[in-house]
Amino acid sequence: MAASDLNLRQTLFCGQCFRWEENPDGVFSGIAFGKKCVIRQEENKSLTDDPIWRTYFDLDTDYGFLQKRLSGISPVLSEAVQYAPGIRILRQDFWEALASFIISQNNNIPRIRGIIARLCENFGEKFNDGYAFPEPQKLLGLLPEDLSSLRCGFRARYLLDAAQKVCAGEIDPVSLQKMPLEKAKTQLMTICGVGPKVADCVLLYGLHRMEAFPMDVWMKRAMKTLFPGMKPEDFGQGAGLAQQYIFYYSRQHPELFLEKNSLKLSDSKKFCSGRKL
DNA sequence: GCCCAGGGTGTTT
DNA sequence: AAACACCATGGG
Repeated sequence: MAASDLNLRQTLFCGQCFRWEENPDGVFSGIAFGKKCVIRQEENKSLTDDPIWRTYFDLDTDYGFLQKRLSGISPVLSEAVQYAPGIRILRQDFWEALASFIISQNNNIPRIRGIIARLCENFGEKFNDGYAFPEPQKLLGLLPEDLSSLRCGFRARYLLDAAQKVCAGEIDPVSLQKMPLEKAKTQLMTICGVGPKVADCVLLYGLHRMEAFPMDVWMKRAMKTLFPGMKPEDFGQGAGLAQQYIFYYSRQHPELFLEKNSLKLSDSKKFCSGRKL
């Protein structure tokens, strides 16, 4: 029962992770916690048998209950839930989530995937036909130019600062897990290159803090158009999950925002310099 | 608070 | 061909 509602495509391509692939024959493959997974949607029930994947796909959480509660908040949210009921918030490795979302800033998904792939190929352990995500220790003592092969630009020094703080224990997932959300967020933001948005992503995807609500450009647009006047807190405990349904729904329905996009070119120009929407 | 740069890629005009 | 947009942030 637990795994039957897991949809691999919705879960693995809703923007929360960057290392999974779907082959044309419907086979999903990915690596997490140094282990490779190759699986088809029809076989997803077998994931409950392996503790690693049972945890990774959050199969012990009752999403039906959460969905029901969220759906009661607003008809639009109910529709977003119905659109992708098979989404689950993955329990990813903390460091992988931290590094990945530092890389993700002001960036597009194809390029994020490329940078992370090169990070693993260059610094991760090879096994079978893939590479593990490199431990932060692998980046210790390096200079930004040592990461030039990643072509991650200005994000290189951010990655190095994150690795240094994690290795030094200044950033510790175990203690972050116990802290109140805002305190953990403040703590994460002491890393150079981690602002409010990246911190919320790390809290949600790397520490499974379901209250965290990452606000990226798409979410700002979606909130304005679909939930005028509503704030993240209005979604309650499962705000992060609500965010994921809304994010996925919005990305799959860009036409909902076309009017806004073409409204003012001068406005979208301003986006890259910081403020918009 | 305001404004700009930083890097590269996919997408739109 | 050129401009735009991108799962933001740091620094002046």
